[in-house]
Amino acid sequence: MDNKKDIKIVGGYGHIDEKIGAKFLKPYDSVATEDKIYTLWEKSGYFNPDNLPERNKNGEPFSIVLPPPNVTGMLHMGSALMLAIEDIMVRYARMNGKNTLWLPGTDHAAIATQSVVEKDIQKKEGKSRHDIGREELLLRVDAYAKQSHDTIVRQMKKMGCSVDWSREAFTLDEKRNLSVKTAFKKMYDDGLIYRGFRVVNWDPKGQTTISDDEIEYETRKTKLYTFKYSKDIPISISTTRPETKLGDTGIAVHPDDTRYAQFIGREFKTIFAGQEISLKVIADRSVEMAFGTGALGVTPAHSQIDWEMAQRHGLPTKQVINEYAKMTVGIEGIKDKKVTEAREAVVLWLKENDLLEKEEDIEHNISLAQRTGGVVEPLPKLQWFIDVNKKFNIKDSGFTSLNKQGIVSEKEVSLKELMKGAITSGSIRIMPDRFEKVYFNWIENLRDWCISRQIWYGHRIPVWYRSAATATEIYCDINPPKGEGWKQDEDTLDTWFSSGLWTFSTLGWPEKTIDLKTFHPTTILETGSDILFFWVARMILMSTYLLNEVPFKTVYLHGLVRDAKGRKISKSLGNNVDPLDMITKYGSDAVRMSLIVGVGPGSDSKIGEDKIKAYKNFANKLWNITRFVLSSTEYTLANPFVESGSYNYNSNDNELMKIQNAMLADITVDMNNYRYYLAAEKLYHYVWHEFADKLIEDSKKIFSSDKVEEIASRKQFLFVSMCRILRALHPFMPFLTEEIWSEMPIKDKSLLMVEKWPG
RNA sequence: GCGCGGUUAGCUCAGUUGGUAGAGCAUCCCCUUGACGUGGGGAGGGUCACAGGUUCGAAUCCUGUAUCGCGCACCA
Repeated sequence: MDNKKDIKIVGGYGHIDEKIGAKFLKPYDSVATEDKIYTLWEKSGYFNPDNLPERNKNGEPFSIVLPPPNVTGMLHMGSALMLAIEDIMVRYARMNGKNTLWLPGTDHAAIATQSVVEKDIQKKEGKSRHDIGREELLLRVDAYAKQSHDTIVRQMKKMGCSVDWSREAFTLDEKRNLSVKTAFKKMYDDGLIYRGFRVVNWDPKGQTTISDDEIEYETRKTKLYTFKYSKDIPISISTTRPETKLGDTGIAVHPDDTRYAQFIGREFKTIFAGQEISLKVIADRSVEMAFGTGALGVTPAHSQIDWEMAQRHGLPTKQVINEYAKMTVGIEGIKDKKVTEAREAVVLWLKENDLLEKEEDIEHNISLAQRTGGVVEPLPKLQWFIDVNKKFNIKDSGFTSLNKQGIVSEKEVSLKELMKGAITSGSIRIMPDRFEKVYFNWIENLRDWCISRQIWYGHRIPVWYRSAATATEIYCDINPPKGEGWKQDEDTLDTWFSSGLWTFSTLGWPEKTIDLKTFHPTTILETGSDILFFWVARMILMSTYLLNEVPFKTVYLHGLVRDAKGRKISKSLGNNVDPLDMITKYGSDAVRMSLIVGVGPGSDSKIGEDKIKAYKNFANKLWNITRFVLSSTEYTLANPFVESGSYNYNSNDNELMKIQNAMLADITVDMNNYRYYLAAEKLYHYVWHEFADKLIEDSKKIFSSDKVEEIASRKQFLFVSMCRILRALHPFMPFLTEEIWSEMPIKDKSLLMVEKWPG
């Protein structure tokens, strides 16, 4: 179809195809190029620091762990952004001669993965997990995880990720299981992990407990009911959940509230909606006098705060709701009904008995389980916790990162203090720094971390029980206890427990490996700002506690990738863009550039096809620039160019080289300060609007003149510039630049990925 | 309630230590130029959310307001 174009070129440059290869006669073909180049990289072995050139091996270590994608499916544009940023960091470090490791892996994502598989089985076979049993379910989940894993790996290769596949890890593989058990045992022995009976967040849909951080809040309109328990009880209370009142064991008022002072200490008995209740009036400072009637019904079994209040005042606990969010007591119409139904039934009962005094509309936050969307039901349960406030002796703390916090050997600290100190001491820098405040705020409000889950997919808790005549024996260790009658805890660990160990479990801990010594603390952690608490904070906790050193020196947080209209990517909106489709259509380099340019750390971004298309055009532009440069200079594969020689530019070209040097110095500063969004934009601008539009256009005039020296100077200039542009663009557009580099007639060149950065 | 962030050209956003406002896309006009029409040249378009203040000078620093978004807490 493009006959005319070909004839024109061949007419003007009969020598072009023999000189620079026929492929430059056609537009850049990303599909034909990218897989070929990735294979070339893999074969080179350079992804693995052990195989890097000497200059790297002797260089300063640079390490990043990949935030392990969940094996629940496939990557989306957000993951693509993460991969693009990290690959830029890693390639830049490698080109700067660092001993560079980017360690990949995947996350078993316990609840998320199991619930996907469970749903599938329910849909296709109509069976629950209990119908098929623990062993069979785990086999099914493993098969699913394996398949997801392969998809993820394929996608990462398409993105051009220069990760060391030989070190790939999985949060649930055998090595990581040993790390998990080792960590658990140490914390158990130090008394930081304990088993406790208390109100926890129960997800009736997922049939498991979840941590405070796994709750999402949704504001909904609801009714606030004000009523009396009975005609004989003189205090009215307000609640949004009348059904829980069947489990009340107290009425709390503020100690300074004169309205109720006379009742403090008294006990009332009545039958409430069929349930006998006994209410002791207590005075507690956590009660707000101004809210409602200033008195509240205390439900120790079904409210976190009430539980704590009950502890303070010795009130008994009475559970009236079960694991399926159904009532276990009450009159007909309440007992065995779901809480929502029971609520209406209780209100009806109140009306019938003329006890309801007021009904008002209020806005109210309801708690939803992040993974399943189930309404969280606080329930009293025996669970495992990590104590974040308990002081313990930190041993063997020879590390400067902890010393800087003023934490030294044999000093008493709590996990909270360790987490806080890692930042306040400057041992870890969070970017953008406004997230430091968010982090501190989270620590301030942090409660003990519930780590046991009633699901099957995950690390089994390394604790065994044996019932003896008088009491139950408990045994915690890496390996099961010897002897008869021991039974392992049925529960598994919160997935974030194993993720928290990621920076060092991947490097071989608890073994003292060379990798661990070389690459830990890791240089930088790059991840989404949405998992600052889940993951970043937990890694800091685990690393400072178990290794006495920070897990990383810098945290770089990226924001959310939204669609072209600025909406969140969600299944229900159907606005998910598959990075693979975009890569097929526009090329991996174009996708990477479009995700990077203009997106600073921590800020959300929008991605639309137009933007990706613009960078596909840029890729093609560079392709054609190459054609012009190669066909206009005399360098050939038979007569290669020595890039590093010194040249005699004329004064004009010398001036241009100075401008180029300034540009490169400028973006080098940007790169060193993680301003990839600026560096990429500046390079784009220089290549297109300076190098192509001005310098190449200008060259045409020079080449058609008879000024021999000027022509020679400009040819050198163009060629040297071309090489430097490829080097500088490589971290951003690795496939295209590597492909062009392979055609450059340069003496003694390596793969571009291990060439020097031009700054 | 506490805290954080955004508000700059029609759209998406830059603007790193305060010095007469920038880019890409879109719009309009011109151009078959020795690589590229996935191209080239040019033009229009902004009282930098608003109100004060500091300063010789503020998009940039300070105070307040509005508005959108986010986090945390409350959630009887």
